[in-house]
Amino acid sequence: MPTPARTSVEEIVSAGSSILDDAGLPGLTMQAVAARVGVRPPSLYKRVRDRDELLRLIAAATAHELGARLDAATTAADPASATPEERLVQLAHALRTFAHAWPERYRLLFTPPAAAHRPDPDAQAQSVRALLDTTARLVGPDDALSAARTVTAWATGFISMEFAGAFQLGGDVDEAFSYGISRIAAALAADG
Amino acid sequence: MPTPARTSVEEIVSAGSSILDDAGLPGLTMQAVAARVGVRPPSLYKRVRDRDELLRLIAAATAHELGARLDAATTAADPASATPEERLVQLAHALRTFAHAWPERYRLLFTPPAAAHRPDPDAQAQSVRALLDTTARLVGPDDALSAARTVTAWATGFISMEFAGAFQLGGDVDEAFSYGISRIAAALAADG
DNA sequence: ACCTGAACACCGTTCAAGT
DNA sequence: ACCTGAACACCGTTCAAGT
Repeated sequence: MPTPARTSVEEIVSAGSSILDDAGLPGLTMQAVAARVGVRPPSLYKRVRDRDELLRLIAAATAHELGARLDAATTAADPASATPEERLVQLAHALRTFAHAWPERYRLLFTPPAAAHRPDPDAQAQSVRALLDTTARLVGPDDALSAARTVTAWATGFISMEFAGAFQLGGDVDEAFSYGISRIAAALAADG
Repeated sequence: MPTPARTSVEEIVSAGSSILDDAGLPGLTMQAVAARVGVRPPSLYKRVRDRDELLRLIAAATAHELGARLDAATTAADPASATPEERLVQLAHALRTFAHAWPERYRLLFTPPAAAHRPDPDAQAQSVRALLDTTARLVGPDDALSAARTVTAWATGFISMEFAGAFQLGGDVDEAFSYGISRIAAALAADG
């Protein structure tokens, strides 16, 4: 006689994401997730293989969510008049805004604690599609990938330095970010 | 009647670094460290407050070691004839070489799992002094800090993308790194 | 003064037993 | 079919007792 399901993978991933936001990675325990969805810890193992898979699912969901926000950032407000260079700047700021709003989810996606926590390539690709579209218009299809990689490397490096507290020597961090992305966008545009 | 000390902070940090290299952060347990130095786990707490402090001490030692290597990279091989721009490229490659040789220690230093694991500013500064010297010659003292931050952001972002397996879409990664640092160095030089 | 066994409060995970 | 209590093998950390 089957007992009815009392939770789902979606609910578990959602609960895990919230706990990650609130308590960080050390606070994201299977027991905390189980308590949140109203079930005993062993029951979670009917839906996810282990904690690592849960982290991967949260990272994939984060990639999906971030992709949607980056899409919105490029299509919002006067899409026709924005140059590819302007869009690139908008994307970088949208990425940083996302990182500041959900730092723990962002870190899980861009600096996963171990290789086992990386989401599958499809989910990863979702989050950079808008960026690739923009760099393709800026430098052409052949250099679009390396241009996107340069921008991503700089932006994620900058944000991880922020999170690591590396900017204690002073200076306006917002201004430094705007300065940096403008320089890089201009350098890429000059080449395209 | 005092019993003789059977270990030291230095030995504990050294053992912890080796274990980190071999087994990663999850393998760096107080029990593993205790076994390595030939003592029972509770004895470690006479030398370090807790595991977080041990991580901080390992990060500080890593910063010191990296600083020495970056110094060596700039002073080696024809120091008189190297331009600041060339030195900047050498520094970036030396950083990446270090990261590839000791990925776990590098990650602990540049993408610490939590704020509590960040070493003190003095240790941090040690690792970027050679870079600041070089950017000061390249763009002048006023812009040296923001130039150094731009380079560090790009380089650490690039390397963390490597470690996260973000370069699966193909292309020569070594070439991409060389291309990127050359472009950035040239862009900074054009401004100085 | 340092070291240790024992203990405590946690973890992730498995599994037989319930419904 | 799903859920659960009990259990196991780990953790970090504390502390009283030894020398």
